[in-house]
Amino acid sequence: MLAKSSTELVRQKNSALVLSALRRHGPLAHTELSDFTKLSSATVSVITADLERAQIIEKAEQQAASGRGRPRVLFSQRRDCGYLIVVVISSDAVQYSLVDYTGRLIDRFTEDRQQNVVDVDRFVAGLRDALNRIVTRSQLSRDKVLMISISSKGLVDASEPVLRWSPIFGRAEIDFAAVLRDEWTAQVILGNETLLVAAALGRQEEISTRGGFRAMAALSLGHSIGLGIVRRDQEGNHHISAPNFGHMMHVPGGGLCRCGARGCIEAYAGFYAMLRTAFDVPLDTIPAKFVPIAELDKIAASARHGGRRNVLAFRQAGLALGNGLSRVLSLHERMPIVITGPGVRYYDLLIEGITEGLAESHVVRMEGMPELRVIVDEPTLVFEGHLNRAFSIIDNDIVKRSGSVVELRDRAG
Amino acid sequence: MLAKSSTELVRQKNSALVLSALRRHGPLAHTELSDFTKLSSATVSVITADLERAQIIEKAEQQAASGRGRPRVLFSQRRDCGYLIVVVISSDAVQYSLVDYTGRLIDRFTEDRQQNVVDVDRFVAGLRDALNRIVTRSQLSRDKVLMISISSKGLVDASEPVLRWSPIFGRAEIDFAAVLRDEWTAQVILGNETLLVAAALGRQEEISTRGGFRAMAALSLGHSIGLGIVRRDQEGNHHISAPNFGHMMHVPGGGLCRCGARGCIEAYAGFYAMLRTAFDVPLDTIPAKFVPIAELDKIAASARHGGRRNVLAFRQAGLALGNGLSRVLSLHERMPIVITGPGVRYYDLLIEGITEGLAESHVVRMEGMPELRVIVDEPTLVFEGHLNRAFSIIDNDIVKRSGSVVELRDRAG
DNA sequence: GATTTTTTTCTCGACAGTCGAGAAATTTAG
DNA sequence: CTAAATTTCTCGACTGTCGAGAAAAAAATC
Repeated sequence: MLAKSSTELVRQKNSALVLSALRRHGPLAHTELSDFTKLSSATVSVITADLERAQIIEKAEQQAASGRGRPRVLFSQRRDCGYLIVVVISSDAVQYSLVDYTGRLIDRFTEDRQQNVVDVDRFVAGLRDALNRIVTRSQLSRDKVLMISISSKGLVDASEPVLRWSPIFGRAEIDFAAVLRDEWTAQVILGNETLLVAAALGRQEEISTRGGFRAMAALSLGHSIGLGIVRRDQEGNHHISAPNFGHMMHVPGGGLCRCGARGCIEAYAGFYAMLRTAFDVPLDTIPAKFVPIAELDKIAASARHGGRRNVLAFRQAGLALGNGLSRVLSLHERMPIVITGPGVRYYDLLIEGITEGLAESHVVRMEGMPELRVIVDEPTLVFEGHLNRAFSIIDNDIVKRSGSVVELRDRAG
Repeated sequence: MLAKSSTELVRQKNSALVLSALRRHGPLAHTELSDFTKLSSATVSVITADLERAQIIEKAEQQAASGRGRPRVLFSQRRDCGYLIVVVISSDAVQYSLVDYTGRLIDRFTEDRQQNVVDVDRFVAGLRDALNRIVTRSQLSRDKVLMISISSKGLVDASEPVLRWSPIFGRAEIDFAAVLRDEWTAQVILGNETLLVAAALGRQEEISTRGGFRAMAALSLGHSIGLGIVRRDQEGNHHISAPNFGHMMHVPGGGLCRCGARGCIEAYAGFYAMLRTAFDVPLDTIPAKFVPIAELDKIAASARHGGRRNVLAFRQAGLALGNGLSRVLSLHERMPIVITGPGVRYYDLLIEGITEGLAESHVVRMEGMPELRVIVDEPTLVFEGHLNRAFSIIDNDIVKRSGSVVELRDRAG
């Protein structure tokens, strides 16, 4: 059931509006805030005063007076309002980044992961260690870290920060909240990597089309296959989701997949699967844990010179992706598809199969081919997605708290 | 971007809360309204006074005083506040229902459709005619009809009341808003039939589990195959969608479907498809427009006595459904599936294939079999779904308008 | 250098909304 | 007839937004 509304909620929403304007556009003057948020000048005054008192924003230095009239005073987010740690887990390394409240990168390092180590306990110990390192190195107190945002490939619980299945750890679950609870007060969130790509793309598209988009999919090609979907509702909110696309059934009873099931899309379009097809290994061979990309580059080179078996490997991968995408479009609607990840270097070889796999379906016959775009730089999108998601949660929490803070002050005073 | 919030919006939301409590529970006293909505007694007084002035609710007769103390006075919706016309288009008939603001059925009749007539113009003429008839018969003025809610099988536009593709009219589109604009001021909405089933199930589940459900799917079996999904977000809002499941690709390049594509789920699990398999007709035969259900009953009877070819027909249909459902679950999450529609009479023959088709997939291996339920009475669910959807829109519009009405009154007075 | 113009920020009073507390209304129990 | 119980109504306090205009402060003008 819907919850009741009150004037407090109004204030919360409008405060969030002010914070999001600052996050989007950087330091803004009173007048600009009023313009962007459509709030009256008086309301902006009250809200900014509140946020300033709560040490969330501050008045910036006088900027060089540009025109005549009373010079503007800019409000900006306080860098030290709180910090975010971003943890990107990939198959060969884990990257740790420390970011201040304005989204500026303060510190970053990467730890290599042993390819063969899938020991969860050792991984967790390394994680704890690295998190400790990054705060001490920057001489930050632990409780200044508001959030730890983690991403991995694989299957993530919808509501809790629990990794259910991943290509790295298999079915060994990791509950990051439980693991970090004793050392950290920070909120811990976990997202599928491609979900974050979709989040970043959604924001980019929102800005470039000025709210004129409805939905968008991000397809990440690599050792495993990821899909993220971002949709925009009538009110302009973005809903992101990361379907378990890589392990959606492609062919019933088909090739053996790393996950143990048969016929998954990944078992045709993942790097190991393309290698398997190229070498004509039986489809029920247990797949390699990790495939050096140089191997695939060789196959691609051969395919580009007409090697039939190798052409077939990419074609079959493309077909699996195309068929899968057509099913996604059937279940949602026609939407642009952005293809990214290390696998895009083989886009020229995959595209034929993808197109063919899409073309056969009812949706595409009815509504036409979806727009396909290629974006090479996936890591940047992932990081952007982390910031988008984390700070939108953080800002929302802040406005919820800042109300009660004021209340406490009033009682004290 | 998000819109700003104001005290007016607070009033709107809380008024909607009061209206929805009345719709859900019937006539309620001041105290009960306050309990259900969690609004303070004072606020309930103001809101009910407003709604009463706007002629949307009224104080009911004194009920027989049950306990001691000042007797309760019940508020109830005014029946004559406005009316809804429900139009259910099915393959063999069109049903028209007139419903008052409280959801009570006032008038209903059914017009048979000629199986072979697929002339859109003639259909539209019949629609206009029937709509006129139902209001004149009840001696209502046209502008008292607030909404015309139409449902059909097939593909419906996400934002406008336009039928994009249907098993009846094929690719001949019908824009119901355009067709009815000149004669009716009422808002026109269109929904896929199974979408409405999902809407009804969502509300039922909300009540029975008291908000403890996350998602649910409705699968309708018949001449064509429909799927509706209802999901509940954190705030408790229901999001319903009707994926184009029947025409999702089952087998690339497979059996010819009514839609012209190949390998759709419907081309294996629709009534005509099962008939085709049973009679061992080639899969590229152009499918029959309509299959008498008696024909299928015969096949089912034979299958129940062990007729191999006929058992296969149902098994293949089940497999197509099971595989398709597994893909749906991959793209969303594990959720209970309610099976309904005329095809449930063959559930005993289909279930084996459905189960097998589901079992193979990654999701089901990971999270287990989804719960399957059978509900026989589909038409009732469809009608309930119409009422749910229509009145939730109507109530929301009313609270938006009632604010400005009050304003006008104030200026006049 | 004093005055005017321009632009921005701040402040005040009006108005809308919610809430808690208690008054008023009205029936039953004794 | 009075007291108790129960429900509805009303009042004052509080919070929130808004428009208008005052106050501030720099540039332009005389």
